[in-house]
Amino acid sequence: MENFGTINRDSLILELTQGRTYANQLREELRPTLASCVNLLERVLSSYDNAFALLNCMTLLRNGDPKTEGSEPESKAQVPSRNPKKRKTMATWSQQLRVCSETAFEGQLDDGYYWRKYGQKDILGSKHPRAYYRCTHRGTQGCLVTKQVQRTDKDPSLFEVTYKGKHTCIQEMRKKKKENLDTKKRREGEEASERHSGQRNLTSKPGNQEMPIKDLSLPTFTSSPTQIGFEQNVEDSIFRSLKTSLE
DNA sequence: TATATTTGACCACG
DNA sequence: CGTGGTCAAATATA
Repeated sequence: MENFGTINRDSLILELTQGRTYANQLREELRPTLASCVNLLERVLSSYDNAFALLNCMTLLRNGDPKTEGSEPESKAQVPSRNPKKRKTMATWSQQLRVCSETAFEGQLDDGYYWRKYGQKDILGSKHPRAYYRCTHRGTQGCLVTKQVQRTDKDPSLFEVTYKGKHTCIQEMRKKKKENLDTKKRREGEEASERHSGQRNLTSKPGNQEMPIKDLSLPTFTSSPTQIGFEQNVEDSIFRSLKTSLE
């Protein structure tokens, strides 16, 4: 946390806010004429959104404040009857991450940690399923963090990410896999008809094709190649300093 | 072979 | 009893 103590958070927010505002204005200017620029701007705006989300996350982590908007505080000290490892009083908080609709590469949802998906549920009243992830190092290091990811109803490019607990593990540095655009593009092209674009590892089981579009399944976050370098680097660096400063 | 995801079953809680 | 969260076998991927 000392790392960030040297940074004036308010100034950072101010700069980010300004940048985002300008980008918004520019987008509206360009929208009628230059679609490609708008697309690029969408990415820029995503970066701002994510930066704010990360900042938020950082603050919560530093303060150890499990404040959540909307969801209930986990203060009901209930004793787990079956599994002592869950339902502990764990800090939970959520953040929203925007992913550009057309370029919804999973890299943009990557938060720098290794996650393992262990479930997915359709949620009553929600159009999109909720995906459940736990830290990859649960078994080896006993790291109990989990997170849930769900696509927002109104804005399909917006994901709600809810974290439970804090990482107690040591995560090795992410290595940027160099999955080239061509591979990805090609795969998207092949699967574009049935499945949405931008997902890795959409396994096409033989008996799985039946459902045309139940929903876009959620991204897998586990080792995510970085598609958009300049954006991801920001997130990564923030999270790295986050990690080093918190642990 | 090892590791990750998918998916229906299972279970606790309200 | 319905719903959300987790488990675990089957399956996919590297």
